[in-house]
Amino acid sequence: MAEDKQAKIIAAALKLFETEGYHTTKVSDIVQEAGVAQGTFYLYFKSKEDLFRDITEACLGEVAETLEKEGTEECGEQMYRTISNVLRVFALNRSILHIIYKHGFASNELKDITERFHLRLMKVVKSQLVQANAYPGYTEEQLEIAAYSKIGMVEKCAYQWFVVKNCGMEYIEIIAHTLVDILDCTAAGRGEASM
Amino acid sequence: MAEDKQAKIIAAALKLFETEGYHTTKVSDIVQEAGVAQGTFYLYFKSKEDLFRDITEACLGEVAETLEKEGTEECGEQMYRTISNVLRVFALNRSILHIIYKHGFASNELKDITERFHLRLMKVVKSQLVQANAYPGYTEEQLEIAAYSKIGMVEKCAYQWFVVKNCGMEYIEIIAHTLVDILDCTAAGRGEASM
Amino acid sequence: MAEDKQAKIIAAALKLFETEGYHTTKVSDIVQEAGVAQGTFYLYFKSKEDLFRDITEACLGEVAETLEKEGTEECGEQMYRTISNVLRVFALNRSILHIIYKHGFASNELKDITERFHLRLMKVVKSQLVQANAYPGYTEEQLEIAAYSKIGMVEKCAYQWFVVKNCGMEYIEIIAHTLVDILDCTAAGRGEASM
Amino acid sequence: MAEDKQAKIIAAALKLFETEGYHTTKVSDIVQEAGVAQGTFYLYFKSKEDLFRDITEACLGEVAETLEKEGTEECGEQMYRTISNVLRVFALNRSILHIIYKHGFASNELKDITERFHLRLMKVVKSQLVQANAYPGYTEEQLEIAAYSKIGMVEKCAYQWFVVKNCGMEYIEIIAHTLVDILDCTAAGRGEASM
DNA sequence: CATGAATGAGAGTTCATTCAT
DNA sequence: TATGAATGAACTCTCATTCAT
Repeated sequence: MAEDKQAKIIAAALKLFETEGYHTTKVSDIVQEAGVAQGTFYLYFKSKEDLFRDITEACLGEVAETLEKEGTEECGEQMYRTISNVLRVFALNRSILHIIYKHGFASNELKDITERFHLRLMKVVKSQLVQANAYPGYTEEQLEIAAYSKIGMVEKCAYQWFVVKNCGMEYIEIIAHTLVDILDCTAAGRGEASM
Repeated sequence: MAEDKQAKIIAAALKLFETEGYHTTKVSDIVQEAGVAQGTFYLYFKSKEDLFRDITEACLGEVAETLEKEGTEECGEQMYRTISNVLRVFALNRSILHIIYKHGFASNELKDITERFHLRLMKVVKSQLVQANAYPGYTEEQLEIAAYSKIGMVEKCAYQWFVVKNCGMEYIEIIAHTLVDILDCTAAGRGEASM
Repeated sequence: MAEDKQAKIIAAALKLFETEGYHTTKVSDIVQEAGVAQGTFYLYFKSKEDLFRDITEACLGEVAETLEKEGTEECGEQMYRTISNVLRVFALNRSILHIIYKHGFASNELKDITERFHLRLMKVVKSQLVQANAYPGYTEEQLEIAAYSKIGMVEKCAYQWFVVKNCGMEYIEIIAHTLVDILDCTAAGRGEASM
Repeated sequence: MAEDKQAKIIAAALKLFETEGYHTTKVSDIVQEAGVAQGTFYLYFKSKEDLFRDITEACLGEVAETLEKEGTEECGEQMYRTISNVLRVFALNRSILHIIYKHGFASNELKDITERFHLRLMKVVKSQLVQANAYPGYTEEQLEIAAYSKIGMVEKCAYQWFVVKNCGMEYIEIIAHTLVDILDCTAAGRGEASM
């Protein structure tokens, strides 16, 4: 019962933050949607901002964890698998993607959380690039650029197709395939370029 | 004199929206920073949101216009020039980049504006890809994916280096160089891949 | 066990009302301090105000009763004994003195209680003055003035030394001695004055 | 006009704090009584507590200042004049006396203010006692006791007659006369007593 | 008797906007 | 055009009290 109400509040908030945005959503809206009393909200959350940060942190943490658990494999294959994995995770967590795009990565409320998330993501991607020896001869900074740019491309596509166009998981394949094709990740292409 | 006050208000708002964010910035803060009276604000702007949208639209319009004016040139070269051009434009307009990252691309206040902006950008990039015949055999949708992913990577890098790390224009070169290297844009690389 | 919980609540409330004040002290603070559940509070007290009034009335009743039991004796001696008795009672009950000074004699919650207490005190003092024939020729009103003023001086001193300065019972002597000296209570002094 | 609204708010608050008490009086009550809008309140006062403290400090400051300005004169006469002066000041400022008795000298909101006030008063009284050489041979502490006890008696009588019984200024004479009579301030009385 | 999760009325405060000067 | 005092709707958060277990 106790857990029940808290879960209801979180579900209601998630829905409203996504459709209406954080600032437009009143605590009274959340509790009404959750079917609990106004005071009940403050039994489980210190403040509206607290709930917002809790939700965001939990969702992003889940996303990051999933991605960190992915094993790194051989080059060409790995790139495709990694990208489609990230796309799938974002497709499944499109709500949080939507919320962040609605509220701002660097918003006063979420700044630190999304910064940590992006750093975590960047490190995962960079270490995969290093392990796969995808870009031999790159400086640390260049590897960081490569990592952030990959995050940027996947994120933007995920947002466009899964949130804006509201497409389903069947789009993962075509997007991942195209991204891999665009990226010069075959031994041939890169080998020649770096020679 | 009249123009003067309006300009002062815009400058003050731009500064505060960037450092404090839209919701945290009060109209009273803006007029104080601008050195005008509270009522003066409403001589030039219908509302706080109106000013915010005006500013955002004007800045993004400038960015888009600059990019649309770029001529499309030969392949390998063109990719580098386009990317560094976009990076330079973002470096020069880091304020609006910051504001949007702070406030959210899909925020209730800016949603339509940023959507139009991204569409405009996407079309420019796509038409460049088509003209350069960079990805022969791609469907319209794949070209869109290619375009959005390039926007995503450049945007994320621009945000990371010019806003978060607050780097100067000297970083344009290294970022553009790395992005070109990552993207499989040489005739050789793509030729083999599409064969 | 039952009595136990009630006593614990009263003790906790007494402590918190004294240190934090009535309005600042929440029912949740009281039950936490007492180590009982929130609901238990309402098994023993109708409301927070009810408890507050109960405590105050009981403490002040005890003080008044003690003073009423004092026998009246011969003049000079009696004055000293009465004053030192009152001082001792206040020193022992400094908590309630503190609470009332913190909350207000005429507060909405205590007004009637303190008024009754002061009336009771005044009557005791007045009757002592009458019995001792301390102020022959005084009208009823003058006797009342004499009584209230004595209450006022003892009360203020008790508050200053026992609550504000937190002095111990050893101060009773010096204060009582000084007060007696100030008051013109010797037969000689008064006799001459009234002649 | 500006001063006007602030004055209206202060007047309304003074009235309501006196009749209803600080905690019972809502900001909405004050602005309604003052005939201004809710927001106007915060144009002039940081918070409800701020207004309360402002009012109290101003009133008590006025009382203290008036008393400090009194010149010290010859013994017997001086005692009567001082006492009747204090009584008159309290009679004229019965509102603040009422408010403090209602809210508590040591309340969280006023503690520091009333403490400063009492200290100021005590010093005035003590220095008068010293100048008049009223109590030769008294230690500093005994002089303090004498001072506080006089404050206590006058204050209590002022409260009883001017606030509780709501008597007029014509009572100053009878009270002052009685208090002087009670206090052993004639050279004769004290001389004999201390011999 | 005892619990503590749930309640909901209500308070103080903020701030975008207006309008008389 | 410019001012800035005045407005009042709206919001978050508190906390005494209740009641099903």
